[in-house]
Amino acid sequence: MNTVHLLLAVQDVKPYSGDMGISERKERQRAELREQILQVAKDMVTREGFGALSMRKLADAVEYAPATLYLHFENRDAIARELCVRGFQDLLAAFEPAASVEEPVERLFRLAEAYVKFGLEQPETYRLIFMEDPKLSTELFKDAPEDGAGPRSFGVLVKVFEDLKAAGRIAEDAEPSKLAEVLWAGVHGIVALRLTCTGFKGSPPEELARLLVSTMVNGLPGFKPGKAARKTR
Amino acid sequence: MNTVHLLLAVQDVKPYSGDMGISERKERQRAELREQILQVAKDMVTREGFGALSMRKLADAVEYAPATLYLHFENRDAIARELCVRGFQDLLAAFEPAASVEEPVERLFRLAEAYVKFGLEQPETYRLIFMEDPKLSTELFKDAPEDGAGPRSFGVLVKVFEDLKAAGRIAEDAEPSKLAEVLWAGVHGIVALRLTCTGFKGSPPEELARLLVSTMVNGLPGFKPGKAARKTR
DNA sequence: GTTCATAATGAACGGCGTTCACAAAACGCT
DNA sequence: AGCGTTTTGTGAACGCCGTTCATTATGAAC
Repeated sequence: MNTVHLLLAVQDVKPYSGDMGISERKERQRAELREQILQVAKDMVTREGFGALSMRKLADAVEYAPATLYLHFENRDAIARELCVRGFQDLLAAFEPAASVEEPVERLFRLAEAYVKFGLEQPETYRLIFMEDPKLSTELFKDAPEDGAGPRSFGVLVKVFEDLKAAGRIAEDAEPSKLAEVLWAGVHGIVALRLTCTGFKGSPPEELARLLVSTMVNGLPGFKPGKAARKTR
Repeated sequence: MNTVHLLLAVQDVKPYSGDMGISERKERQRAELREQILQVAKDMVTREGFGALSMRKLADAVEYAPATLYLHFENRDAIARELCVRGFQDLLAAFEPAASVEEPVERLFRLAEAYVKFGLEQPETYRLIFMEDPKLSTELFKDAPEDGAGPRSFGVLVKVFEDLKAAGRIAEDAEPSKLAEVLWAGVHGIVALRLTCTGFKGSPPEELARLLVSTMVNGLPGFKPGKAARKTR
């Protein structure tokens, strides 16, 4: 009975053991082509931007007919989504080393610096992830409980403020996740404005990132509240 | 002699005074059509986003042939640029009232609130201005000395910090324009992330805007510098 | 009524994403 | 070795798109 089960199970996949290697090879070749398509696509995006990525040019570059691409991806957006995920992993990779810095405030400076640096060095990748169609980035965050790249990188920021709180260095009622959101918005804004408003000649983004962190941590330099000052939050 | 001058001036435009009204009418009609095109285009962008704005659909909506649009605009980008300028004026209009608030810190809160509110209420307009092709927004800032909508609205932010400085409420060596840049980046980041990363469920943007301003002004709530604290620069 | 500039257009070009019927190749099996 | 089936690949088409240009209508000027 056990053997019968086994036999059936094997037949479900492949009848004879000797043929196992061949289907593995096909699967591997399939994966390799898929990989090649993605790499060429990534190159195109990096070089000319997402808007210049066309299925026809992409097919041409990998030397297949356009229709063949649809055997590996549902449509252009599916390719874009995959590039989005990988781009985000790159960002995370550039970002996370700074997460190991002990001192929380210093860590903040390093994280902000790394983030901005990535955005400026990989502008088209950054645009793809954060400035194109919302549909492309949704799966970075959606329904990903904890292991998704999105929540994970956000968690790095949150942890900074949690550490500060645990060390009793910020108020008990401070909300780490909200502070992290604000910081993220800040660095994103620095990068995004630089990438889009090229006409506006502002200060170097790295400098702005430092100023962002230092003001967020210490407040305006030498600030004295006036008489009619609003409550601090 | 005065009469001769006048006569020549009139001849420069049209030979006889009776014909004056007709060329004026033609010019007016031309301007009206141009205006109609822009308004329909703005509607389309507001409703379906810039990506859904096509010359053919636009021509259809104004009941002209597509080619006719090119008698009034160089190309699609020219229309987009004009919409960009007008969108920015709308932003400025929603933004500037808060500029008249006396107390600088309160003014900051109001400005940030108005900015974020505009971005959320006019998402497609905001995207067009700040999140599409850089080419569309360049002329908002480029070579505009002082009167351009871009520099003017930025100036509103700068003035807040200048006022604080003039009142002796922030350090002498504080740099208003850089602080303004950081604040702008912050509010832009809040709006932009909300518009793009729809998958990420964050806190209400208005709340983030308040938190951004309050941390930038007062620093982290209850912050105590550690032993290895970085210079405040 | 003829002349002439201007306004408007239809048709075309090249490019795009995507689909689908069909061909070619690879493979499983006897 | 050869047959049937499944996988892999493709050419051609559809319906969009922005843009151009030769051609036609319009209507003022004389």
